[in-house]
Amino acid sequence: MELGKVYARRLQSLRIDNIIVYDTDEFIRGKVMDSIKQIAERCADRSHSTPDFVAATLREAIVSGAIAPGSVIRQDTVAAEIDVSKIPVREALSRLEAEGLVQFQRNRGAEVAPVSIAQMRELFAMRERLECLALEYSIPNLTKPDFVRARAVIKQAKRSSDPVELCRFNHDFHEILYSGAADGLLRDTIRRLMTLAERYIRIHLRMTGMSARTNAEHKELIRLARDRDIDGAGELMTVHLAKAAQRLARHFEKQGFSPAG
Amino acid sequence: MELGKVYARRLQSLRIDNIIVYDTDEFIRGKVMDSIKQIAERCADRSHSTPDFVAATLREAIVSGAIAPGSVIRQDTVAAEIDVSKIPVREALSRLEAEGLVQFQRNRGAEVAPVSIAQMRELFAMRERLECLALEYSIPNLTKPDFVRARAVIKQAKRSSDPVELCRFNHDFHEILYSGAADGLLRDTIRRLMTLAERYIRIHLRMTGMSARTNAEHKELIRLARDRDIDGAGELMTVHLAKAAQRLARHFEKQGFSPAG
DNA sequence: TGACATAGAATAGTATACGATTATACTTCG
DNA sequence: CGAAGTATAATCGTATACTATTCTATGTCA
Repeated sequence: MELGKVYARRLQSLRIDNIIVYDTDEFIRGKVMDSIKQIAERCADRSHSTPDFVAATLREAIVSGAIAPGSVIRQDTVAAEIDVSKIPVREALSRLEAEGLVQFQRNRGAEVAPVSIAQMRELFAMRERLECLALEYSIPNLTKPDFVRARAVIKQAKRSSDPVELCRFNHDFHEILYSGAADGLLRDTIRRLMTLAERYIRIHLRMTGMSARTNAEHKELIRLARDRDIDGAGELMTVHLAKAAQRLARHFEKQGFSPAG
Repeated sequence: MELGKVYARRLQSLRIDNIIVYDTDEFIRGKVMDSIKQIAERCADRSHSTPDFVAATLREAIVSGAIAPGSVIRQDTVAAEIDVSKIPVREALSRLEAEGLVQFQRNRGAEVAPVSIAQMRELFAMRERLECLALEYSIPNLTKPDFVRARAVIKQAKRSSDPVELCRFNHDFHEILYSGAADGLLRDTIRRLMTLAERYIRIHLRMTGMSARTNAEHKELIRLARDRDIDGAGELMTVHLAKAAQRLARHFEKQGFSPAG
């Protein structure tokens, strides 16, 4: 399949500097579009607009690694596959570009944004700063039900081993933790960064699962939040994220930026 | 003109909570589209794609206040005015939505995002955190030519009194300061935040001009950067931005969220 | 044989056209 | 006279169709 060819050509350049290459087995076997169709069906929540739906589908496809970094997304192909015209596809791609998941090359279409250890570090550094800020805004306004929900999420995470699910629980947990802050620019930005981070986290989780320490840290975060200890929670969040970034970096460095599926 | 009517109707709701209302004289007189045409001519750098061009035009129109917060952007009108079809206009609006400058209401078009003191504070708090981080990345890599350029920008700012120009100089200054950092997610996010901040800064500058203290602080920032004093620069940046936010908040609170042109 | 030019195919980007939704003005009824 | 309902106009959203650009494969010349 064509996409496989494109990717095969890019494989070398992807190895050049600091780039992580996904497990491309499925990709090269040409199952990409099949999986996109499947993802589309899962995302087919018609409460949203068509571009929302397309964007959700492609976002999941990129984050999950179904479409490999560096590969080109053919607008016609996607449009045909999920049975819409090119216009909503283009709008979806526009959004994904703003989210940092794809990059348009003029008259040459949209490429899936590359992944790199450097970017991953940058990402987590930004999260440290912004999520501490979010804690400052949020903690004073958190209520009992929030803590209850957060603990429930942790429990679910303990029971699960599916990386996709675990990522969602991780998302949910952080989301609850910041739900005391107004839903504005800050939380939006954090969400965007978490989505980008997921591209790295999922690979790692697929290998190791969610560590017990992560769950312990999450629990401790709740305790500190409940005690309204903003400084303490901020410090723990900082090390929590720093450690996560460090773990990921070690993982990918050890793998030599090679297939990590 | 229709847009004027729309805005007139929204005027009351805009006053409800924490909202700053622009001077809408020109707007109500129906000069909006004229000014958009003018802005378009200024933005007509054909090195970019059509949606880029449209986005740049609308961005400037929104940031400058030519299109007031809360008003609805009619796709057909914009398309006709700058002589393109609706599709690139919609793509441009998609991007502006991602940037936080407009909000789509399904089947009702795109509204210019509201402005509020609360958002302004959030904005500057985020900038504090992220720009300090950028300083950490950048300062070790800054070179003599960077400092020279930064000083040149300050000199230009001293001579100018046009708020648009002053904002650009401010932009340029910060951009140079972070140019030692790789041009990735962090700098992109900062740029986005600076653009949003401009909506507030321009109004303020129109009243007061660039304060001498701002220029002094900029100079001091360069000195600290040259001495590779990351902590010092970070601290100064924090107070620099905090003070700016405080000035703006006082200004808009005094104005009682009323016209500030 | 290999670099370069050229024709054709594939694809991105945009305009036009149309169906669906929402706003507006008018009419009708209580 | 005001509220509700209906008809009409305006506008959004998307599919279709066309143009311009880029990619690819074939052929030509050094």
